[in-house]
Amino acid sequence: METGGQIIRAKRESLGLLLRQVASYLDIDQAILSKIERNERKASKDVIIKLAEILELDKEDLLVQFISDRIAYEIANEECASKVLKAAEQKVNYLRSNLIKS
Amino acid sequence: METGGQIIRAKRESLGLLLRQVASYLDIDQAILSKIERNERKASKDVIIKLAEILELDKEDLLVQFISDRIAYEIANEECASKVLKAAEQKVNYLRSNLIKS
DNA sequence: CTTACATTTGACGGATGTTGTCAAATAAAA
DNA sequence: TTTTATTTGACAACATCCGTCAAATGTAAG
Repeated sequence: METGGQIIRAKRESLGLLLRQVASYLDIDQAILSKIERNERKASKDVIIKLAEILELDKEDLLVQFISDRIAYEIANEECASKVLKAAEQKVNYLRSNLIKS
Repeated sequence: METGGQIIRAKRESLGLLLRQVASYLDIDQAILSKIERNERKASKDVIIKLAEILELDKEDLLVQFISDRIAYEIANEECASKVLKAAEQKVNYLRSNLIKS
């Protein structure tokens, strides 16, 4: 089970890119990228998209990785985490069916 | 599809309790409770537990309602919301299986 | 052992968000 | 109208997040 950070670090190293190079492309400080790779900082949506571009990864897959990391971390300590996710899915479907109407 | 706020408002009114009375029991300002009921403010875990007590609701169910509200709202605008929740469930299971070891 | 380079760490100030408190405004009921 | 319940918005205190930077650490080559 890999985190978004682990995925981009592995891919960056396999491409032989330095933190400095990728951070420059993303227009962020290399310290921030270092922390994103080690899950110490959150990556913005823009940064995730650009990361997918430069690292030749699927954008949606990478977004799913980072967002699910965040959610899993938020509720991991809840006894009822599984129930929460099931309820959240129903609510998302409900919200989305209403968005279509508006 | 009801939100946590809608649930507690309906139950409070069916019990004939005033915002002032419930807020006093919760030891919070009635303005805050008013906003919690209309989903304008987040309820802390402590407040949710006490709400379940005074309103005679199941604590875990109410927690699930409020937490899933928050998560659904967070990702409702994401195209990949459903994928995110599935990935999050796998990660939660993984995290919890590791918590047992430690 | 140095030197050079890559990464990590921690501190800092600024922006942003959350919190509780309060009083005025509004709604609702008597 | 008068009273009571609820809602709203402003406010400061407080925490949290962000990017920047320099120093510290790790690492690999000479």
